[in-house]
Amino acid sequence: MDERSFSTNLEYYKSFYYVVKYGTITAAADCLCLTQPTVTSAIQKLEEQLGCTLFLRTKRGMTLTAEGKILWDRVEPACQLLLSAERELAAAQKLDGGNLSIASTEMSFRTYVLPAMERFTRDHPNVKVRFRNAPLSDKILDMIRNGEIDLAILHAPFQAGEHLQTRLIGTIEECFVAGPKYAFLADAPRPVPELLQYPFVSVPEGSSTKQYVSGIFQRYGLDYEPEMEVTTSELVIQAVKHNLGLAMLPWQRIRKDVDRGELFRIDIGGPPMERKAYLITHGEIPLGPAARAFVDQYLPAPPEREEKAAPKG
Amino acid sequence: MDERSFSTNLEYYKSFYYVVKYGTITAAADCLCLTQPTVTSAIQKLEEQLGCTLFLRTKRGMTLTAEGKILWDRVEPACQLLLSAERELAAAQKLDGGNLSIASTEMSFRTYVLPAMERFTRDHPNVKVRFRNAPLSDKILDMIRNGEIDLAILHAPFQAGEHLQTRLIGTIEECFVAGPKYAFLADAPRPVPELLQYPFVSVPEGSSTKQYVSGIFQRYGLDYEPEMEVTTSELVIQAVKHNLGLAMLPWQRIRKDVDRGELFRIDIGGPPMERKAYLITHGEIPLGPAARAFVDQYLPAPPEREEKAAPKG
DNA sequence: TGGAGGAGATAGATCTGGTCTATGGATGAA
DNA sequence: TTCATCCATAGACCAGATCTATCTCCTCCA
Repeated sequence: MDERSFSTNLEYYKSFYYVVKYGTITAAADCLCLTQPTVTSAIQKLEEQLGCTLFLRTKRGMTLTAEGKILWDRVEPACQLLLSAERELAAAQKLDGGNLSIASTEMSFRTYVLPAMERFTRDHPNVKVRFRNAPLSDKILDMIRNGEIDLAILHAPFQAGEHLQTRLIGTIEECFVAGPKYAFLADAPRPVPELLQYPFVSVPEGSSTKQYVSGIFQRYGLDYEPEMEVTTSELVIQAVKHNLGLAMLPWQRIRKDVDRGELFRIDIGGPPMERKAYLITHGEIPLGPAARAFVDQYLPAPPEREEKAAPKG
Repeated sequence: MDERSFSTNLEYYKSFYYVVKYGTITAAADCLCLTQPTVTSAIQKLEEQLGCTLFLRTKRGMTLTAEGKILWDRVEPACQLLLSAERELAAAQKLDGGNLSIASTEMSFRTYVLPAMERFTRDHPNVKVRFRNAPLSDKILDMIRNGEIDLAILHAPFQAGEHLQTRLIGTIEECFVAGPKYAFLADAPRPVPELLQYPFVSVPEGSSTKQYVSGIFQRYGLDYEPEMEVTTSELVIQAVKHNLGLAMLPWQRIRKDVDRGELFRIDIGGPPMERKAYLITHGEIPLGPAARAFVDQYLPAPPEREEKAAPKG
């Protein structure tokens, strides 16, 4: 292209840097864990390659010539840059710095991300952890594909396309719930189609929770069209408590409300409705040290058998 | 001291720089005049020394990982700095840049420096030539000792102390001159003591010209105390023409005025009064390319036999 | 004034490690 | 399919980086 490559062996600048810094070849050699003749020869080679004298050899050390000063004015900041880069990468290795960016939907955040992040930031306060909340699984998957974030935790169902790696990290049980007005539904198991007679409260279209519920009704050939959409599950709970409709919510999340008699769990018979949560990473972009530590040490270990793609679980 | 030395072989950054710049190892290898496996191994070694993966190996080349980007943010400016340093030094070699600083007294400037500088700046317009005029030889010698200037041209007498190198570059003939009022002094040779009956015009105390004239009178046990002091020889000439006194001036300089009958040369018998001009450099600070070219190619070559210290010539 | 100490330069032997050639695998284009 | 391109690997080779030992020069100090 426009420019010819370097005309020097960059390794020599290491010697140059420390000879100027310490003023003598001997001291520079100590610092570099080399011997004095080695550094002497490096300086000579550098002078030869640049075609000019860089140092005055005085009785008590080395001082820069005019041309040496010109070089030093560039080499000193250059070496500082390189040293700082090495320091920064080393800090990231030791989790004494670096970044970690995570995304998840609200539900995964409460269940998995929040507790893990709490321990992680306590153990590694110098790692900058960035969390991005996004209601839609597709958006989050895109962020991973683009390399915007290191990892995500999502509940099924979602379409993990190519390149994405998933790891099962837990299961939650979902259930239908009602407020006091519809408490009678909790008296006995109800067939699923019956429930659609009542209004429903849901998180918005596109969220995996909405898709999950839709899936359940679709098995009976029914369309799930909730009367009310709110943005967070917290609001869903409030709406249900105020009898605005039924909803599906994680059992663990509403158990206390059920115990207190504020909410009522509707049994639909059959096995418990389980949804699986997955750690999702880009299969081809290697994780940085912070992300590696986070998934290895701060997330629940994968169960006995791993699963490859994201099932409808 | 505070910091441990580099943990990488700086030479590898050359490969890193061009791999990022061109996007493929193959292209970087071309640019570096190396083979592809060599660059591959350099990148591997660098990743190993830094303890992290810097590149994603994709189908159509190499793209940076997050950690690679961190490194690139530092390596790119560092390499720019080093490349610019190499370019600058190379330009100085070819006299297509760089600096040259010269000092002299007024008289040497007219006779030697000015014509040489004219040719030099014509041949090497990109070299920044800085000329510093100083009336006192001692000041100029100090500037050389301090490394403030590369070289100086002075007329004897002066005290070149240690470390300074002198080279004879020419001789001028001095003579006493008078204006019309004292034209009669030019009729026949005059003994030196007689001249002191008349007023004298001189450059200031401390200049080598003043010292030179003093020396002449001292040989007769006489004190030279000029009635009038002006700062430049141009003003001396004007003063003499206006009959304010006699003066000593370079013969070459006033010959035309004498021919025109505006000035009159006073003969004092004996051999012509010659003063030698010397190029002065610092014996231990090597000259830069510009200064070297200037003394070697643009100043009068030294006569057959060189002289060591500055004589009273 | 002689000797110790500390600076850098030099010579020569050693052997590391950078470099090359040859080859293989993966991918995308024709 | 075949070809072109790109990167990784293996193995051989040898330039050159490194070390030890020694020398010179200078300063400082007894």
